[in-house]
Amino acid sequence: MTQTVLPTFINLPLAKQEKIVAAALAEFADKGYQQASINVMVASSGIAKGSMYQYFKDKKGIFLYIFDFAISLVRRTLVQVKETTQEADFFTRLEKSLLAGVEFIRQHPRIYAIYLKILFDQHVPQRPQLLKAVRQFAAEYFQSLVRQGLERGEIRADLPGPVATFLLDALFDRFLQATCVPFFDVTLGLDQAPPEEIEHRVKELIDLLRQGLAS
Amino acid sequence: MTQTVLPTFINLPLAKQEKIVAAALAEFADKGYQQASINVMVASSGIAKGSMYQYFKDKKGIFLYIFDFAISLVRRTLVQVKETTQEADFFTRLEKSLLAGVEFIRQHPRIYAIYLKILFDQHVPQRPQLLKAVRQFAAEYFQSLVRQGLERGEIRADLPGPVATFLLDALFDRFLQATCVPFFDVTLGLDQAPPEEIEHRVKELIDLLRQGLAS
DNA sequence: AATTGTTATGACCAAGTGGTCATATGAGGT
DNA sequence: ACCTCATATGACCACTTGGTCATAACAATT
Repeated sequence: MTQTVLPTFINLPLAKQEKIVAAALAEFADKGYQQASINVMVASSGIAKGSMYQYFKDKKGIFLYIFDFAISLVRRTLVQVKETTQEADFFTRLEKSLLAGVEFIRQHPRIYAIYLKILFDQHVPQRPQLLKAVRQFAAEYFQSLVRQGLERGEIRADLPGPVATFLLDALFDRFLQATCVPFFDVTLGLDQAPPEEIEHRVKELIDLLRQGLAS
Repeated sequence: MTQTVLPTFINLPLAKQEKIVAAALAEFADKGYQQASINVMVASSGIAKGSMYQYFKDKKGIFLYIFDFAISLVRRTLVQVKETTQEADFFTRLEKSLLAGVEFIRQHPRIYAIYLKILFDQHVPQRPQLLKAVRQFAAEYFQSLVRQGLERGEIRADLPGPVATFLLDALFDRFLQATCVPFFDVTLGLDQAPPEEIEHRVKELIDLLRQGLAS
């Protein structure tokens, strides 16, 4: 990813860096790229507007830095989940992965909010690359799960791999959206559902995937 | 839905109405609510800015009118699909419904684009109501399909209804997004896929739903 | 032709935008 | 104490925004 942070920012005391990152993250998460206001960012991080432009080349530079920050956090988390569930069977891995996703969003709601804002906004800078980076990462994760599931004979051998990956990706993403976007899910009411209900729904969903719909 | 169209607009010759609606639809679809520019709308529909405010109370009024226009079109289409597939079996109905969705978006891409923009933008006026209107409508559609499938014994009797509905809703919505949002789907490459490939993928997906993943 | 009521118009407004720049501040080295 | 150089600052710029309003154009009725 093209870096547009200036060295001045890197030389800043860490506490100040964090304050600025937090302010920018919150603003982008709330408003999306175009609508996010640099005035708001500088006000809420307590620095002068001019200073912001000593740290970053322009608005795009701030955004890309925040995105890098966010995606590296996602990557680390996902790698960790993958490792700690290595030995479990396919469907247990799915379950644990989904719950880990729910937990990640609970801890970093603004990062997920930024992702959701990028999804359908054509005017985000470098959107194709950013989107591809995220989507590809998720797709590869599911691909590797499916591959292992096939090798171990835990899922049907005649399964069309890409379609299965697509299904998992779709379902997981939607489930996560449902847990954190109000008014989005009218069927299960997952937003504001207590953790034990979410766990129960996860189990039901995975079970449905396992067995299929047919009688 | 609260109407904020002024009578002046209704009295306009139909051709002029359509021109204005088309311009507003295009602008909202491209930019979303906040970022959409009334200046652009009036320029591309060839009327004076002041005139726009003789037709609608304010920006919110324009948007809600466009939304009403859009959702009534969706409703009519969905009702029609439901009726024409009434006699088919559950999985055929799913297949036909999904393909109808793909076709609708092909014919009305801007309407779907507006829906996608509303999804994750907290600052759209009356978002809760608008979102609920759409989501509820979709959920009821799938609920009725599932109910009929159960009655006819085409799907497992022990199926947890809400979860099945959720799964269908998730999968269909994501499939539609994948067909029309570039860079979104890296697994199947559904954007720009020829119709026959899309049909094939639809069949595969429905099959997967039917049989499940387990070996 | 005169009058009345409705519609069309675009210059104008305050507010907010991303971005700039001359100047002020401060720390380190001599 | 003095100089140097990286950093901090906020007034300022051009531009766009949603929205207004006095005026003009027009249509219908008298």
